[in-house]
Amino acid sequence: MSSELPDKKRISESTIHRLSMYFRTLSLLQKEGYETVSSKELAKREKLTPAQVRKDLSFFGSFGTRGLGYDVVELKAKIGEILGIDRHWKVAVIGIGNIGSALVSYKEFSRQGFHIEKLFDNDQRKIGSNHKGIVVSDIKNLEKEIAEDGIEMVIITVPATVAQYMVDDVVRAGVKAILNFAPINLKVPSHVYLRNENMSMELEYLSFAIVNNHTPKNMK
Amino acid sequence: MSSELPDKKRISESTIHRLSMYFRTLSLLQKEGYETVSSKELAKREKLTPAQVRKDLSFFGSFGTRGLGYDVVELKAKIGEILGIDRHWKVAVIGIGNIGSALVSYKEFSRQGFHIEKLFDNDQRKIGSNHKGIVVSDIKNLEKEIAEDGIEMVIITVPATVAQYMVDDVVRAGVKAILNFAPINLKVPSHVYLRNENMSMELEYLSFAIVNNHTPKNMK
DNA sequence: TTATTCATGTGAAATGCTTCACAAGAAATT
DNA sequence: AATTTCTTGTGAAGCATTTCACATGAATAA
Ligand SMILES: NC(=O)c1ccc[n+]([C@@H]2O[C@H](COP(=O)([O-])OP(=O)(O)OC[C@H]3O[C@@H](n4cnc5c(N)ncnc54)[C@H](O)[C@@H]3O)[C@@H](O)[C@H]2O)c1
Ligand SMILES: NC(=O)c1ccc[n+]([C@@H]2O[C@H](COP(=O)([O-])OP(=O)(O)OC[C@H]3O[C@@H](n4cnc5c(N)ncnc54)[C@H](O)[C@@H]3O)[C@@H](O)[C@H]2O)c1
Repeated sequence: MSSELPDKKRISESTIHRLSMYFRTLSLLQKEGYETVSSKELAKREKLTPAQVRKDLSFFGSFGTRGLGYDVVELKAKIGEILGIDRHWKVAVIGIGNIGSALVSYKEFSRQGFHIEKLFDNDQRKIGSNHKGIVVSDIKNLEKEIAEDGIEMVIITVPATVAQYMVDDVVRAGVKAILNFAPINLKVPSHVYLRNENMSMELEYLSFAIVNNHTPKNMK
Repeated sequence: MSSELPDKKRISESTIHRLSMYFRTLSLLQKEGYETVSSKELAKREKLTPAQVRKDLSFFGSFGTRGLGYDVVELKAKIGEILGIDRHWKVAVIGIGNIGSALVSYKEFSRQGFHIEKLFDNDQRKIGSNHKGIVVSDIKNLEKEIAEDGIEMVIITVPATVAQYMVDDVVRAGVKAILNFAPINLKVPSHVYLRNENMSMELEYLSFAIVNNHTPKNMK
């Protein structure tokens, strides 16, 4: 809050992903009883260079102590703040099928601040049913309920053929970010953030690697 | 096969991911009745520059016709060959819980050459049960059955606490690639390829973007 | 107190990736 | 047949990211 991020618009996607990795590893270090950790140790666990770790952090401030390293609890809190996971995010899942219901039952999300509070489907057998304490709403009320509840993030797990309609609806309802599992290129206005989760792509990467004996520098 | 890839070890991860995207879009173009496509049109659909599309393809050969573009069917076949999805991959899923069973019921994978042929779990209620025509095997037989069946890829959907044991087993059994859903840094020998699917990371990216008003060049 | 050790934070260099710009070649047009 | 139009394929330039290398400063030990 107090100290503004320097040039925060230019932070790379890779840096943000690495911050997520540091956060998870810091949680682990905390459990293991470490009080401090060096960029060297953190780098070793992530298979990165110590310079990379320090550079990533340096975009956001100076969090370490020379000669000692970083305070585990403090750095974890700081990264949580940077990532915005020190707050309560209201999330809805649209399409309570195979993947959708798997996500709903995943407890780890709420521990990271992502609280699934609304579920939607168009299947009469699913509407009204209870998943982990949440009753599935009729998709007809999508826009209205999302807006009323102040949902900020939406996870799309409907068939690709209807995904764009869902997006158009939730965008109108004021949603700020969408995580999409349908294998299709969705259109969103520039003020809405969109990420795609594509499992086929990862399998294809592995296939390519095997067939071509691929040995890249960073096999993330 | 005949024409060897030029310096194929140095192809970037991004290029390979984009090849997957081109492949999917070419399938769509084919359905829409297009016979040819230009780098300009392909780029527009992926929100890339035409130069990027041409450069990506140029690493693997010359597939286009000047003044005309690329033959949709031909280019799709060529990319399929490059990615290694023009063949039959034997895949096993380890851990038939929420995510694992969602993956098993996903038909799209087999259309891309990834055939899930073995399922494993340690839960007596699940062992012997039938998922989409496949009977769940006892995890005790993991190494033996993977080796016997010649499974080359494995998807890990067990709790993080036991994921490394599964990896060690399947590595011994000769598996070449692993797609891991457990939120943990797994160790594999250098001849085995590993990719991690991490949904929390994507939600965290969205959280960061909202909180910081992030506007990167490439929001993939 | 002073010396030594350790590890950060950061400009600068090195490396990697994307875009530019244009020659070359194929198709369509006159 | 010649000309125009179109789009590829690719060195080179431009930009972005990673790594190097070291001055700086804190902690620890003597
Ligand atoms: N299952 C997987 O492992 C997997 C993997 C990768 C991608 N995906 C993608 O995720 C999406 C969901 O996959 P799935 O396997 O869970 O499918 P699914 O058919 O099990 O689930 C889809 C759900 O969406 C609901 N739905 C359909 N039309 C709707 C509409 N108009 N409004 C509201 N709800 C509607 C259905 O009732 C169903 O509950 C698909 O786009 C799929 O391609 C799935
Ligand atoms: N469900 C999600 O949406 C989600 C999202 C992201 C990541 N993940 C990760 O995916 C993994 C699976 O998640 P899930 O929600 O499907 O959990 P789950 O508990 O539903 O499934 C885990 C399965 O693994 C089996 N298992 C446990 N120990 C085993 C062993 N030693 N050998 C063989 N099988 C064993 C269990 O019997 C169960 O069927 C976890 O690591 C989780 O963190 C899940």
